[in-house]
Amino acid sequence: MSVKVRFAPSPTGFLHIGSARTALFNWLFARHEGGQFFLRIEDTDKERSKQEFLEEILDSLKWLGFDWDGELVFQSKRTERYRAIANELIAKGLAYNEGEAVRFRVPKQGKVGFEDLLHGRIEFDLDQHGSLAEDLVIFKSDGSPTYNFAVVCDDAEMGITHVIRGDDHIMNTPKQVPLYDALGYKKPVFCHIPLILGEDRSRMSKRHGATSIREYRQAGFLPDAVVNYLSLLGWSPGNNQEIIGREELIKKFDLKRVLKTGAVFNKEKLEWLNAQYVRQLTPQALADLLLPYVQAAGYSIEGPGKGRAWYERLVALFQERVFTLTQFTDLAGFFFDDKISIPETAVQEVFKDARLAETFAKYADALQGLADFGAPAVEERSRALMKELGMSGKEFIHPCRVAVTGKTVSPGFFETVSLIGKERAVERLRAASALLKTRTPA
RNA sequence: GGCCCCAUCGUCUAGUGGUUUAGGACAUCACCCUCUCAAGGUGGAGGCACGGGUUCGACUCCCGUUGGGGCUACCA
Repeated sequence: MSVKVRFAPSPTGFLHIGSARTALFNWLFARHEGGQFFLRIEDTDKERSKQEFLEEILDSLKWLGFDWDGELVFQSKRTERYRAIANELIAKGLAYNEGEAVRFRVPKQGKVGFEDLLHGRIEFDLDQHGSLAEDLVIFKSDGSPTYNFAVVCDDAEMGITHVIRGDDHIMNTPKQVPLYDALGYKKPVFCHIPLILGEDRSRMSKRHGATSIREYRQAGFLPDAVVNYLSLLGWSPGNNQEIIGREELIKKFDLKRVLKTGAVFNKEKLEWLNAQYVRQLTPQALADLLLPYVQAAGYSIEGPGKGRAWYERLVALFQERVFTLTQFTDLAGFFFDDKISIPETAVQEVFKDARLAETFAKYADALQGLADFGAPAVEERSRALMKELGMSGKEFIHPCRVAVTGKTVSPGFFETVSLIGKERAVERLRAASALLKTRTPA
């Protein structure tokens, strides 16, 4: 029998990082086994369920690349079916009405237990556990089914073979097991996976920072990196491999290797992993991914001395310097700007020598005379000038960098000058020269 | 409170009785490279929660303690 699993989100919020990990393990397991991965929308809570959340969740799942099989199953559309099943139970004397609500008779003593794929046998002593020995409400007075009832009906009727869910559901399972038996359903394999934790080791929530997939998407993370990182939370391939692509993940994923301990979410490692994926991209692909961010920042890749080829060269320069997509415009903004302003602190610290005004002017002239403005030509001419002026690389480059970029840090200086272009580089050098002259009257 | 789950460096993890002076990764520190920042290279510091067993031998098996977490709804 082929494997059938499901991911069952409630459209009451954005896709949580922990839910995404649960979805991932279900998806990886299904794909690894050549089985099916279904999506069921648990929207029985009419008050809290929102269409926008549903769309958001589906969007996030698609972005992560978790393709699902078949049609979406909406619990809100199955009320009649749940009602019919409840009536069967009533007819058999296994459930009864209590006002408008329906309760399912549960054993009041003895033990209820189940086999968990990860934890082994988990058993509950009904004498010791009050809430389990109370007849379970399966229909609420408002006419809607309860969570535990709908879940059992659906999992059974959808033919789910493996219920893979967070271990916060462990206490729900003993409520569901008697239902399977009463309904004559075959029980699925249960597998309760550990939760994703915040720094303080409590379940990851808002107060720990960004918790939704959408936030990580907006923050410039790559879906492959997020998937890779999430897969490493509570699972590992067994060797020391950390960078594992999607296909390889499917190939290597083994539910039985999932750990039982909760894992603390570590954003630094996610960032590192994201950087690895950013570097694997071709400059062209990265340039495409970055374009929306460039535009959002109000920059254009068109204009004098710019264009697509220029833009790709620029992107290549930052490919090893950005962790997330959003960092690009922060770091590379000065390449797009027509005018730059030099921070006072940089002026104070780097423009100490009054002779720099002269240096900038000479450098501007030298660059002005260049026909070829490629990085090698710029470097050759620049080094010639340094020699001429008797300046070392450091003495020359640092001040010039500030003059040309307005920053104390940048990619390699000659590449930077080359990409800023002759016109703007010369202009900025002259401006810096003028600024220095007004600052340091001889 | 009751019930349940869990326990290897700060964090993610490898480790399934001897192959371990416990390996890797992120972070951190130092050094190298170097025009800055990254990247890269080299090296360092850092862990089996504790106590009992079992065994010739325990990080690995059992029990207890401690610690952490989860659940205790006519929410999902």
